[in-house]
Amino acid sequence: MELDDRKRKILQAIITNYLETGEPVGSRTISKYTDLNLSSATIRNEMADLEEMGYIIQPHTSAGRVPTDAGYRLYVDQLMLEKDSEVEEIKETRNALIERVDRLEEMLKQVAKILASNTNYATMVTAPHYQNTKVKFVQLSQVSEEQMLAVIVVEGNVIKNKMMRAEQTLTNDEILKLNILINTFLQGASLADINLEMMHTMQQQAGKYAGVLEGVFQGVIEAIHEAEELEIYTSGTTNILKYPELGDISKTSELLEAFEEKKVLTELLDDAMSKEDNTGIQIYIGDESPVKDMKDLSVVTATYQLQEGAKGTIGIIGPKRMDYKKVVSTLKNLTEELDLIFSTKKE
Amino acid sequence: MELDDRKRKILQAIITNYLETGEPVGSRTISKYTDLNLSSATIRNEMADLEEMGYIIQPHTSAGRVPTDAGYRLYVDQLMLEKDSEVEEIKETRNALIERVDRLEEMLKQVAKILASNTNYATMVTAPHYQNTKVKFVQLSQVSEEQMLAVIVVEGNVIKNKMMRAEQTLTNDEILKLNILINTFLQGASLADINLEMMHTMQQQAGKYAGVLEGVFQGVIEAIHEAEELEIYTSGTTNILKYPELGDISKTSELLEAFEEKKVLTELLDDAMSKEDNTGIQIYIGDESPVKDMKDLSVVTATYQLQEGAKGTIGIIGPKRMDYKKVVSTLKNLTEELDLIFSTKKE
DNA sequence: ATTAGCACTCAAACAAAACGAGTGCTAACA
DNA sequence: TGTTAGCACTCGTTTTGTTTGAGTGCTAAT
Repeated sequence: MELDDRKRKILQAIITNYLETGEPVGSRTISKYTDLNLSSATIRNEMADLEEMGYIIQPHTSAGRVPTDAGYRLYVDQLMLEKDSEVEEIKETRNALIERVDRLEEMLKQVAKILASNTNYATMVTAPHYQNTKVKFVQLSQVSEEQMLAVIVVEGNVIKNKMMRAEQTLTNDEILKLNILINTFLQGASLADINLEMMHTMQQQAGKYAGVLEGVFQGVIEAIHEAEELEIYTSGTTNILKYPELGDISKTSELLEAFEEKKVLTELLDDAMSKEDNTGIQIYIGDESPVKDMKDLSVVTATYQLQEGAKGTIGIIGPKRMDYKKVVSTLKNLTEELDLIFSTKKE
Repeated sequence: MELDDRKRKILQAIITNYLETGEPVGSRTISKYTDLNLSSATIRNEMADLEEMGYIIQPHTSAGRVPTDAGYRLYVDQLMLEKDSEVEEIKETRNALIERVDRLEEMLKQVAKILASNTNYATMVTAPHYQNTKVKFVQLSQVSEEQMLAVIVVEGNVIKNKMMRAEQTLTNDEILKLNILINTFLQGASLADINLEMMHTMQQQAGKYAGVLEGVFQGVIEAIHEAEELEIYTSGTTNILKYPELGDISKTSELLEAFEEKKVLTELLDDAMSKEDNTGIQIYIGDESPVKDMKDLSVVTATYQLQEGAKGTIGIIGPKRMDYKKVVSTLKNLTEELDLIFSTKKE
């Protein structure tokens, strides 16, 4: 059976209406709602076809129709046309953002929060993360008689502080020498470079201060891991409770726990990053999501760029019946803003 | 009317039973449950008295009795005797903890999480925070040609990294001198000490490198603020959903939002810190809590000590019908453990 | 002072009935 | 041949009524 233009229009009308009301939509509604001027009976025939084709379904015999996952998919792929309004709202967002940018972390938390309160969905944002991170700089210093501090800076300006118990007090001169030694070897090194051999060589050259290096190595490795780790900030998670179509609370609360845990989100975002297409927008409808707990939800993700090629992701999680148009355009605008902020604000 | 011994016993029986079952408890149950050997009729009379005194209440005419806030209060103050069992469980916790201690922050998150999964209530933990924090150590260094890094360590080993754009490249010697200057002035300084005068004096002495100091000052102030800020970690917040007695979801979800926001929690914990008694345990039942959204919940908080006199708080939030005995003893044990860990592990 | 007994209350559980939105199908129509 | 009016039918939802039973307060007997 062919999906002709009329069927398309009807399907679109059904989905649009359902997105608004959340109620199954009947033939009579469509008959009046659209400008097709068709009677409800005709619509009914078409609806029967659409159901056969798998785009809509009846929750029970005498109810209206509701879109299936396939229906939503067709909608977001073909039927939904972009909505470029509401740019003002985003402008505001931008200002709110720029004001508070002091640390990347704080800023991303803000992004998640603002987005959540704007859309009324749950949101998540990841910090941009790198691969094969290299050490930029290491600084060892004596804080007090018993304490030494190693500061490690890696690509992406992730900074790791490693506080160590000092076994002996070093003179400034000795520290200087150690610092030179450390930086000679470690600058530009990635995790793969820091092997046992390198460590041995360095410890030999350090002589009686070899002990201090232990802590440094440990710190460097931790720093790299931290930089490569996918840190996720969430907000508005409780918005999920607002969609009663998700049925029983127990499932929803499981989902909330998953959010708190954040591990499953990593999975989802990794997937999104890998599948990324030209627009940077990814939509998961129901079962399409790699996270099985989300089979009754939809997820929309967008990728933003940090200057050095590092990428981060923003995601919105809501009911399948979400305002895809708005969400997509909001995300597009937001990622553009972020790209802009990051490219100008080279720190 | 007097609260004689028999009434006490009956009240205790009612509350104990209610804590277990969550159902209103009737006279017949008590008649069999206790070893008082009284008929249900007698119990009924006593219950009528207890109701008049305000310790219990009937949800509706033909139902059993349920404790009021006053009833719970009497229970936790007088009727409940400590339960010193289940120490093994906590021992485990301690081991799990010690293994993972690498950063204070991580550790406290762990504490919150473990506590939540042990008790099935929502938990919160604050990092110990200081007042009048002093600068311990500042280290300025050149990361690359365009970037300088100021590392600021303040009391409590809170470390702040301030990355700055470098306007000119400095020699090692110049940096050394600047570091000496900075530390001469700033070491041991608290927020109050760092005034315009001090800043001017320092900038004069720094000569053409005065610009660099701007960033340092800023970093120092941020570091102190960060150290004094009350950071709160929560876990198991979704456990709140498991207690249907809280009635409608809308209220519960408001509460969850409050948790996400964390501001209200600050209020609560501040209150707990100020009211603290000799045991360090505080119990808020329903309306006693300063947070109005929590009127259907109880909160138990405990204070722990960090070596230098800095204090942090652990809190458990659950339904009024919570296992107070277990919660209190768990918290006591846990704070003792923490005190221990912190006092031995002087870093 | 305690208890047995009894009439009474009321939420909860269950059952039956009424409702109504929406369907599929058929037959008539343009 | 596509469209539409009409109608019988389905089935979830809502309403209304009925039963049940846990629990009470009161009274009178012990």
